[in-house]
Amino acid sequence: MLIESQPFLAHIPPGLREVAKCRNMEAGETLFRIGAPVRNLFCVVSGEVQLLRHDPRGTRIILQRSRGGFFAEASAGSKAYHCDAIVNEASLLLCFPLEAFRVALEKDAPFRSVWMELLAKEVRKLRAQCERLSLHGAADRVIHYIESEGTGGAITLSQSRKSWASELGLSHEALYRTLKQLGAQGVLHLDGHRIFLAGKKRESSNVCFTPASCRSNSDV
Amino acid sequence: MLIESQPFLAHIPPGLREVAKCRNMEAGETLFRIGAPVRNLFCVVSGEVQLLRHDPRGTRIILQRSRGGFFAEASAGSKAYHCDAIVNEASLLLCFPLEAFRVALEKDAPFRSVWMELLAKEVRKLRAQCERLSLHGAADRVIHYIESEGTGGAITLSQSRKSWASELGLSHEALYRTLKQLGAQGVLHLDGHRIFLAGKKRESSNVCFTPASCRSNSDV
DNA sequence: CGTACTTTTGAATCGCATCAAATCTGGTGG
DNA sequence: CCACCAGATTTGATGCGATTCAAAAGTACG
Repeated sequence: MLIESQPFLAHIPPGLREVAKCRNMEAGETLFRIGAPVRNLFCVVSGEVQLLRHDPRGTRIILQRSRGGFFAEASAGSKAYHCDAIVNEASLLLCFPLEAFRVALEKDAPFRSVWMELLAKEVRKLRAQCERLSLHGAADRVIHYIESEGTGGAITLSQSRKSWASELGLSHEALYRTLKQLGAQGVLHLDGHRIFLAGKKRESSNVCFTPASCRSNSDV
Repeated sequence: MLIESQPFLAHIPPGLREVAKCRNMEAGETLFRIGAPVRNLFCVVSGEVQLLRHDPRGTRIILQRSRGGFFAEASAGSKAYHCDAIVNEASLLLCFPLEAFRVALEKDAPFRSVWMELLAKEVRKLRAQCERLSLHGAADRVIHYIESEGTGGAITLSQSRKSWASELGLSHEALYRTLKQLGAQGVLHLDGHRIFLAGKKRESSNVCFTPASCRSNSDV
């Protein structure tokens, strides 16, 4: 069950799995605080954890909201945490002792390569999300999302539209209106949780359309 | 000179360094196209490279703008590229043969650990940037930036304000006005490229202020 | 000295957030 | 099975804030 939600967990070697702990936490609980020594790597199985700091006026500066997957991976290299971790809603967490995790990465080459792959994928995904959030139009963000997260111009949403809106950095009202409008314009077709970009059949269809500057550089 | 711009490069083992190639490319040139086999890992030393796809109407979907550092790391795991790479302004690139890079990661433990650290740091940074871009107010983004990228509520900008604005997902006019306003309100102090958040002296000053729920969970 | 770029300020416009409220949905318990 | 509730979905009206267009002043560099 855990493994379904996080395919990566299937690759965790037995030695590490044995020392991993499961923790149920309630909303509002603190996982760690700034300055605390780093002794574990955490993975959110369900629920939400927030990494945050506080600005001078007490406002929360959210560094990361994690709803599934590892968080604060970068802390693995530091002695102490540079932010607080607060459980935002009742959550199930996996805790891996840092040293055991390090050893597993060191000794177990396949595990290591899966981990590096995971990090690299995460980087790719986050970069695309940053570019998307830099777009000012709601429609632009929706189309960007389908193009970058979907396949061949289509996507199946695995979440409610409301939380999709939040991921897009939009109010849910704005998203509903934008989808309706794009549907009416024929730019995209809505079919429940499945969304198609109109006029897009195959991923590679317009590779050849691209402008000039297509010298013999395509492969280096 | 290269190493100054990318401290990571200092850790590249000799064997890999020898097979790395340097490439100067002009604006508009194509580095690779969708579907091309992945044979190199690239690092931008100067200039800008964009990873992009095209939506049905020919609009560019920018997946990543890279101005320094590695890009398309995630492609290292795939056979073929899933996007185009276009040089957006005259750039200097480093090209590492993929196989040699893999071997270096496999054989050279210190190099490997530096590389994983680099990926993890990148993830942290990108997650913070996503949270920042999700904020709707210009002032919120500025403060978030100083809190997350700076140290103890202060930061020294290493770029023009105009490009900072772009990183914040704002028009430069909006940034100028916001800075002026925050300065007038006394929220922050401007001193050339150095910016201070008012009333913030030490990083850890308000760790103890935080609410309840601070049970003995701080360390797990 | 001139050119290119950044910085700065102004004015007008537009899109999205926000507030409000109605409908629809799935799930719970009587 | 139905009443009921929490949450998601949908539509409307309003206001604010950021974008945009425009233009001037400052700055770095050859």
